[in-house]
Amino acid sequence: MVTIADVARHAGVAPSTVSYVLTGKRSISSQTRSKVRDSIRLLGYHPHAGARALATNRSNVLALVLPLRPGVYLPVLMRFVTAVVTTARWHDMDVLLVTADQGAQGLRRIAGSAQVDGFLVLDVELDDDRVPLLRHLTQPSVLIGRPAAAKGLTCVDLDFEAAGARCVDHLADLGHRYIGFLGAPSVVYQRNTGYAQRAMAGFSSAAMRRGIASTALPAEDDYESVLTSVRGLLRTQPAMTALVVHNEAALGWVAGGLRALGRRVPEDVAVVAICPDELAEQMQLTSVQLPAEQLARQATELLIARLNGLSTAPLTLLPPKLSSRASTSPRPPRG
Amino acid sequence: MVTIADVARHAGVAPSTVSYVLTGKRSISSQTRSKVRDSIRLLGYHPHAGARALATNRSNVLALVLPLRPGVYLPVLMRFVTAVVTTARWHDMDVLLVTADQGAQGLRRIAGSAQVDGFLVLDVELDDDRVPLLRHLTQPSVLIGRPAAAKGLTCVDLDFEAAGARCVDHLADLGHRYIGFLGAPSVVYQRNTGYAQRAMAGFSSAAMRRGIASTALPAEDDYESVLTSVRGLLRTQPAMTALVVHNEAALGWVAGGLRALGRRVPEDVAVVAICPDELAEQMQLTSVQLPAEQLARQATELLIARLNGLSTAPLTLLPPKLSSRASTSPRPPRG
DNA sequence: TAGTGTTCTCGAAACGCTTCAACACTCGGA
DNA sequence: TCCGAGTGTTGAAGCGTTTCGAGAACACTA
Repeated sequence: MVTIADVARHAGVAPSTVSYVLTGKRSISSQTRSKVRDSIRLLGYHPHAGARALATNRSNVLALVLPLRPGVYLPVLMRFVTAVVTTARWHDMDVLLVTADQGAQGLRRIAGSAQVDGFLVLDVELDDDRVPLLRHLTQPSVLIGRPAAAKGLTCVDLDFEAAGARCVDHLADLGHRYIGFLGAPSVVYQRNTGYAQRAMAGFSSAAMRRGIASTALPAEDDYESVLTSVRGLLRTQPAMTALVVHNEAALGWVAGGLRALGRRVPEDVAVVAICPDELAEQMQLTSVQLPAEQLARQATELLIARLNGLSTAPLTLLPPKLSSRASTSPRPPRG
Repeated sequence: MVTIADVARHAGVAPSTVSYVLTGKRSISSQTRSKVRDSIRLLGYHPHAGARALATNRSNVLALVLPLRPGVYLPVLMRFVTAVVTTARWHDMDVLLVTADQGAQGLRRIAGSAQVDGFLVLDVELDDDRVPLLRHLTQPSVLIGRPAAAKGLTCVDLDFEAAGARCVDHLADLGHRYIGFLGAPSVVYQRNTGYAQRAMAGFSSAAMRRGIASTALPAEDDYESVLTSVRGLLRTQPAMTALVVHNEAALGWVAGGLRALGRRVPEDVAVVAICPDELAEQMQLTSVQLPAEQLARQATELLIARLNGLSTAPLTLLPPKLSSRASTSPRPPRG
């Protein structure tokens, strides 16, 4: 292995000088600098990461804590991961992959050994047991998602409330006056996540604000259940001309279910989904997307800002972006 | 940060003793050992990764080089990643995520800075520019896939040749005598990969061995092209009663194409695919699967074995496993 | 009793880097 | 002429481990 001493000897300077050339923390004459740079290139020198970490108390590595359990929507996750790595590299950092199944235990180990400078935690649940730990680590962390007790943490998330509202606004602007909401399976509203509640809250209050009649029902992950829920919505509100769907698994059956009940999309019922863009694109649904890249970039930048001693807003909510597609005709089907 | 010196002081021993308790490289009396262990637990001590890396010349981190470009089949990739992390953790190692787009450059940087002990490289192409580099690094590497010049490297792969043969054998055992092969897009055979050629070679020679008439054609990624290829196969070999498909993108159109040509699956034409198990399961196709977990585990174990100074076989080929499903009826449709 | 092992523990020297305090120069003033 | 203020460079200390050589304590054999 070629060390800083080798470079120094080769360039005829002291090791500390080489270090200063590398870090730029002191002014070095341009002659010396280029002499050192030449030697570095010639010898193929790379600073030893461990030694550097030991001396600086910085590893230049971020931990990315990923949920790799079945059920996560992989295309979005992948775009997320790519964006994190890219952003990190942009700041000369690397990414350590931590699977969520290693739990709080794993985070403690990695933090304790100073392997990473900070944590990026995906898919945080409302009462996540990692949250209290993260709050007390020496390393800062940024969460994607919003735990119940977010105090003292930095969180980034899509503004699901605004997303729900955005759907209503879009439909209202098109003239719809009776809108239904097809939500996630009911268990989702009872536990863990929270984004589901927020989207629905946003939906409801926007409907109120716009003076629009709304009904909401959860839907399970199978065709029968989707059909039942849609039928339920129509029974409650026979004049319903639009539907907001916040349930990826149900998406595929919504159009079919509506057709089975004699309604066409978009002629009789317009549909807006809150879902990853790939899915919406594929089914030609107007949708509010999940901005994976943007979330990832934002979160990574925030984490790095905190590493540099800057203080950051405790909560960053990304504004929803709605893409109009074939499932909402430009005009309302009936008055 | 709590250091080994703190632990030593707390336990009333020398730092070196604590180290020996931790690594087990010298015998320590059981009293001292438990005294030290208590102090470690009490103080919440974790060895500083950087310091350890500096002293031992081992980082206990593996680099996992992933292709995160569009086009890779994510479910398989994910299972792969999970298995690598799990296996690595089993050996007390962590995983650094490296994206393939960082290229040879990135590998050199990471290797040079001694950030990792070894490389696990996915999706290696026939004339991959990283291969010559990997061969000369101080750190060992294991490749998933087989480059043209594999000399001096450790590779792990599914035995695609055997996979092709296995498909033939299965169909032959069911009584089929005229079998077609629907391959990847033709460009795939011209460049890069190699697994495509191997699968087809295995198919052809197995057919020869079993005295079976075979025809092969590539297929592009759209319905029209699949239809054309299938029609071509049937024209060449009107008595064809079985089809081996090695083309994930085409899979979805094969049954439809056959039906459009008046053949039902499996009554008129039996179909065997070489593809990820999820896809086969979903479409109820008899298939030879891509054993992601097994490949990952094997590759990781091999890499770790090499880290421990063991020498390993240059090439490990996993035997194909065929799962019988609805697309091959138990008996041949016609003589 | 002296000699020979064992078993356990310790001190000190690495490992390769950063950074602080200090030194040697040069350059303008006074 | 000397002083003070930069500049540019250096030596050495320190970061937290591991590991080597050696010592202490003890038991066993000759």
